Amino acid sequence: MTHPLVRKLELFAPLSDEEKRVLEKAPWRIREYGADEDVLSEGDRASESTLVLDGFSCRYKLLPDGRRQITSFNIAGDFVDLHSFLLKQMDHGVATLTPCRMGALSHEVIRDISERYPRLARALWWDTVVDGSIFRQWMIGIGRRTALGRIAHLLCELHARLHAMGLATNGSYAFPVTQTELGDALGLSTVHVNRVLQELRGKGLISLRGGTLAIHDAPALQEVASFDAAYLYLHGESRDEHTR
Amino acid sequence: MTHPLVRKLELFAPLSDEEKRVLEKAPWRIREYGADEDVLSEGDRASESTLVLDGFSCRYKLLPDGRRQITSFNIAGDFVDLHSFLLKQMDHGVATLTPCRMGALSHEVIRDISERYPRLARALWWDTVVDGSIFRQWMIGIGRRTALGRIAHLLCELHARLHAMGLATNGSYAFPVTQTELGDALGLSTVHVNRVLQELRGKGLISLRGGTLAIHDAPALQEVASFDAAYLYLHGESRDEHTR
DNA sequence: CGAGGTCTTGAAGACGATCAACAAACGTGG
DNA sequence: CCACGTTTGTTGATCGTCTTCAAGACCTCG
Repeated sequence: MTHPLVRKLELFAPLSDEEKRVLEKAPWRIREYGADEDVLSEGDRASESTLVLDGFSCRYKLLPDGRRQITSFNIAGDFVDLHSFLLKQMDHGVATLTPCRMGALSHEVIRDISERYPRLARALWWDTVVDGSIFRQWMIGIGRRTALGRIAHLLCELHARLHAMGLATNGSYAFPVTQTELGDALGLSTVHVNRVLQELRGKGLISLRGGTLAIHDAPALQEVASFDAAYLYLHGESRDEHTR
Repeated sequence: MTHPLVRKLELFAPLSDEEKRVLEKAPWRIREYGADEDVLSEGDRASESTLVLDGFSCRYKLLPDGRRQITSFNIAGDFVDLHSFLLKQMDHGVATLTPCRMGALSHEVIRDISERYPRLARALWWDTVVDGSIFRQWMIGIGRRTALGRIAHLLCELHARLHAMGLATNGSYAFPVTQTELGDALGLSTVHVNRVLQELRGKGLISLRGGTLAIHDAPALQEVASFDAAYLYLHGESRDEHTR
């Protein structure tokens, strides 16, 4: 089975056998976490970057009054803090949503790889800029979209990302996110998330129970979300020859 | 006078004379824009990245119904689309707020520089990840902060960034942003922006007229914003030795 | 089987949106 | 330099989405 990071980075550009080997044979420090554990806290100084191998995790920021904003969900193949390679001090925390297997790679190794393999350096850079694109998309959701559109959009996004990693089948995927967590991600209260989910169910667009989400009417869901996957850069059209 | 990009990147790590020269002598394509002009539109395919040399610009995304979300303000030294080096297709537009002088550098040149000067490659990468950090901070603002805190926070952020580039004196800086634009950046209506600004003025925290913002009580403003500049990575504490 | 977390429902209230109109500022040309 | 038109800022009134508070049902897991 191919390494999640290899699969993820090949969304950007095909890797040579040597480049794949470099990533796979790198000295990953593997660690298992339970559900709802803190992986990294805001203010920590990182000396390695952590990749999700399996499970769901999230980045979050806390307000002084204890309110929380989840800034992203991370799935297999996602680095939770690749930026810590350059920004040592964490500006956000990272927590697991489900039990997770994580792999950590020291910044020394990342630096070494990125100097010896410029294409891998670019692929890693690419990973961080796609992160940024997703942040921009979330901003428009939180800032300008109605609650219904916001939730629908998130469900579309996760489907697209999980599908690209081979983790969704038939418009259905594991979605182990509580309604409170959803609210924290979308800037909504738990109560309101609950009501909007019921609305989506009532319209026959989705069903969600037991941590599994099923999209029943993808076109309609994308319509209420005004979802366009381009910002995820999951496909080759957005690539350029010289980066290969 | 030092090149805005050099000044900006040296916030990350000191550059050698050669590295500075490479940036300064690079084949920038200089172009002047008037106020409220489009620089780049969503969907464009970029073959160069554009840097603000002078003036104010912003990134924005449009919703199908015409509503707009501004995702960042860009000042001298900021690339508006360095990520387009890796993500050819623009996922957002770029527009000027004031007349601007911009410098564009072709992706070929960026690639060449980043392969020949790994430290410059890291500095450019750093620029994009700081971008991401700012996006995360905006998300918590839009998602979880009250309108008052949101506006206050933005004013603090711009002061910190402009100050780092030598563009603020005495807590005062050029702020040529209309209330409509402010609303589009913060996810608020123009009317509400107006009222909150009056509240900030009434409390004696700021004054704003003729496109100039003056912060009268920085500690109090930071208090209502719960502002902590760490996420901007403007100072050396967050650096690591091996990246120098 | 029990306990804690999660989901659901109802009611009341707040923050901010929208609509509408007017005042002030700006800049452009006569 | 003033007149005028357009953009920006200001104010009031009403409305709606979403929040908060509170309580009960459900479910999952030890």
